[in-house]
Amino acid sequence: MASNEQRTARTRAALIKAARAEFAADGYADAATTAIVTRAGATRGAMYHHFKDKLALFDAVVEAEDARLAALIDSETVDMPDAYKSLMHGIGIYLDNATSPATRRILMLDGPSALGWKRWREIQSHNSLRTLREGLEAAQAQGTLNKSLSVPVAASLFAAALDEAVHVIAEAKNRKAARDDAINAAEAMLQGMQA
Amino acid sequence: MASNEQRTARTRAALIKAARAEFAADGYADAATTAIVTRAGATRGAMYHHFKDKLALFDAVVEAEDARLAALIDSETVDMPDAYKSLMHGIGIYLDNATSPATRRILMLDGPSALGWKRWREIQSHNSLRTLREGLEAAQAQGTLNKSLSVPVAASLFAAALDEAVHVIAEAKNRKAARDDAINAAEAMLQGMQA
DNA sequence: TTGGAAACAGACAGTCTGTTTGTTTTATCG
DNA sequence: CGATAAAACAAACAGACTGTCTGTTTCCAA
Repeated sequence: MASNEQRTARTRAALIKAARAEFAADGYADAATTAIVTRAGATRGAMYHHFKDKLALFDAVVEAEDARLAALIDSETVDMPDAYKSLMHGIGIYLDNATSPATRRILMLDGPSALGWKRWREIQSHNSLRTLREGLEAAQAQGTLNKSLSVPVAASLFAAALDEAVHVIAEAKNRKAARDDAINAAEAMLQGMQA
Repeated sequence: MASNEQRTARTRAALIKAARAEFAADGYADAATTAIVTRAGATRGAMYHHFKDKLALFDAVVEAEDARLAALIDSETVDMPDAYKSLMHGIGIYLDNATSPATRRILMLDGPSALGWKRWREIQSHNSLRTLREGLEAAQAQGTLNKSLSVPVAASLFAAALDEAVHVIAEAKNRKAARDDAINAAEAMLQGMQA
């Protein structure tokens, strides 16, 4: 009926989707593989056939989640010629779309802890962090960023500040006010990095 | 022989010290309570008498670790009248003393994931983050920090950037160069927040 | 000194992960 | 087309770990 390729694609997708929900609800450590496969309509046997272990499944979830954010930012800033404006716009997109409990829990809390900082940064480096790095590179090319700064390092530090902003906003009583405060602080930091 | 108070203090201290070592070596999730109590020369029964569960023990370890860093920063910046210089000095102290594998793993990777961002920030808010917040408040009072910025928010974002800097430095091939890059980026961010 | 509480010790039940063995479905080749 | 191999899936199993529960020892207060 269905080719092996199709079967694999379907099963993997179902597992990743179900895993995302369970990891978001209970956190990586407390999400049981039985709950994941039940939600996916699969079995633990199938899961361990497609993924080396629970961590490999989590890795795939993190990658998908960060790719989603990166694609969103890319699509929203694709035709903005002004690097600085594009950066600030991308930052707003990020803050507004990473604040969901699922994204916070999976990408920012459990990601570094479960995968290790190195692997976690590697994933981001191809996705959401890449968009920021490219933005800073463009700004440097346009002369609106200090040439003596190391862009990879500055991007990493700034990205961490944005992740923190996501937490601050998400936990704030007044989200709008917190968002304004965070944007102000982030923009101040960015201006400090200007030439 | 020993009073209950003394017994409790000794046992708790031994457990926290041993737990720090095991949590640092294997991470929170993979550190077995049996290994912790064995290292501490105690039993699981004693551990569960003094701590509600494994997480409560981890909470105590995180608190002790962050208090250690805060005390160090306080002692090194206590008699510096210039707020800005004091801030930069404190940042250097932090970067040089949080880079150890144990501190990185416990405080920065497993802390937020295991305790939750809220509780984790609460602990830091009384310790290492407090030193930074006080530094920024002093700078604002001396007029070297933009009055329109929310100090708590700015402190949080900047602290996250510093934590990221710790990871970047720790994983870099050339630590000295990475430290310079990080300090440059951090100082640029700080200058952007000046009035 | 004696009853009670705090500190400690060890056994036990329940849960979860990763492996292993077995079955079904798809692919390949004569 | 038929048979054999390989991939996909299923379920049972062993090992490990956490939190609880029961029992024992040490300290404190009356």
